[in-house]
Amino acid sequence: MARGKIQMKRIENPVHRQVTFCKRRAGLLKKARELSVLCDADIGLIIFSTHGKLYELATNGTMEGLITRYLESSRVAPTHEGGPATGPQGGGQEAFMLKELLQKGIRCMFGGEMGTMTMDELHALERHLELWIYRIRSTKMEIMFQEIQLLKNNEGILKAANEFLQGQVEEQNAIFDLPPMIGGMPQPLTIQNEIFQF
Amino acid sequence: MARGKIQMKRIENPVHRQVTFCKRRAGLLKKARELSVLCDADIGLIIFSTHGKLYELATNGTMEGLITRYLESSRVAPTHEGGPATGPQGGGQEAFMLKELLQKGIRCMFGGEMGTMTMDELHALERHLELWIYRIRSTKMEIMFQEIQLLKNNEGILKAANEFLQGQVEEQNAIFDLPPMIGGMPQPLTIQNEIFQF
DNA sequence: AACTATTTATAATA
DNA sequence: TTATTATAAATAGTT
Repeated sequence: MARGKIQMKRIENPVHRQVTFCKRRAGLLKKARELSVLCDADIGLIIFSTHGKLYELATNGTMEGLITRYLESSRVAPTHEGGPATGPQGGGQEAFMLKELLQKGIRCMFGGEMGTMTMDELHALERHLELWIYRIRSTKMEIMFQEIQLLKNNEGILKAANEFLQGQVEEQNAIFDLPPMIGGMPQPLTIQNEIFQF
Repeated sequence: MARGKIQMKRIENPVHRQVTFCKRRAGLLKKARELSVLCDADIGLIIFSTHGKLYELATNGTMEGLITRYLESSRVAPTHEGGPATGPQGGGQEAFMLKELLQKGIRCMFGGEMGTMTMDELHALERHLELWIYRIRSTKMEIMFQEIQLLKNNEGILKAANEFLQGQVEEQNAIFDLPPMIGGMPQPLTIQNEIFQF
């Protein structure tokens, strides 16, 4: 911005690029803090340098808190760059677009129709898929919990059945005055406790 | 910056604040895009207005991807505002500091020693606790998976034991020429299948 | 949203 | 990284 304009493209000279990164990063962080203070906004800023080094800023709280809030806000409808989130409304249209996008994606990926998707379409598809992964994790947790409940219930039923049968065997042995059975179980009936309790 | 400086504090006039928010938000997003292009950096920017409206920018990919990368990067050692992440090294010292912090936090929260923690300490503690929650979710998943494996195994053992006992009962009935037992089971031995397969 | 007088940010350089 | 400085950009107040 000074001593001459610069082109809006990657700075090829590594030294220049590093210096510019350092200065503009500082400037960006400052601007973000100012916007937060002046306008009472919550701002999260994550910067990964070319070399993967992380710089971050979270005003009012932590980045993790902001991420949680972000994931809640953008859970329903992914938004475009810099734009306001469209919110929970328009779910029907969103679902329709997603369906179209997925069908096109499948044709593109597995049907040999390479290059038939635009960059925008690919970008949108990527966003949807990543949000899906987030939701899938929550759902997985819920399902695993139900599975555990069911298995525990089954375990109770089997144990009761087992006890009943054991009783029957012993009863018959007693009635017909047979010597008690020993070592006949294929596995011990005492079973390791659960790893944890809910 | 123009027509007079302004104080770096919340703008009280709501109209002025809204206008400034609009202008500076646009400026910040522009600066972020420029830094990304010029210096080949990956940048994520999340802005929540006072009213909770979300504005976002993710260069090179999606916000979700960036969040994942961020959570990976900052998994071990939380960092300070705007600073570079300290990375995986220094785990020992980090753990020691965390232990100190937790003990102080517990005393402060439950020991009646209110006001003995500085803002910085509270902030650091909050960050640690939130990262913990993230890690706990991963660990929970792993534990639930193991629990399910164990329960399935136990189910197999119980079923085998059951089958064996059932065989014994029938065998004895046959030997002593008794009429077959009917309706004696406390529960049916057929059990609902698993909800899902791994 | 558009206009400018100013303040800020920063490119080139050391 | 930091310091300097000429110049480009951003923006506060106003319309």
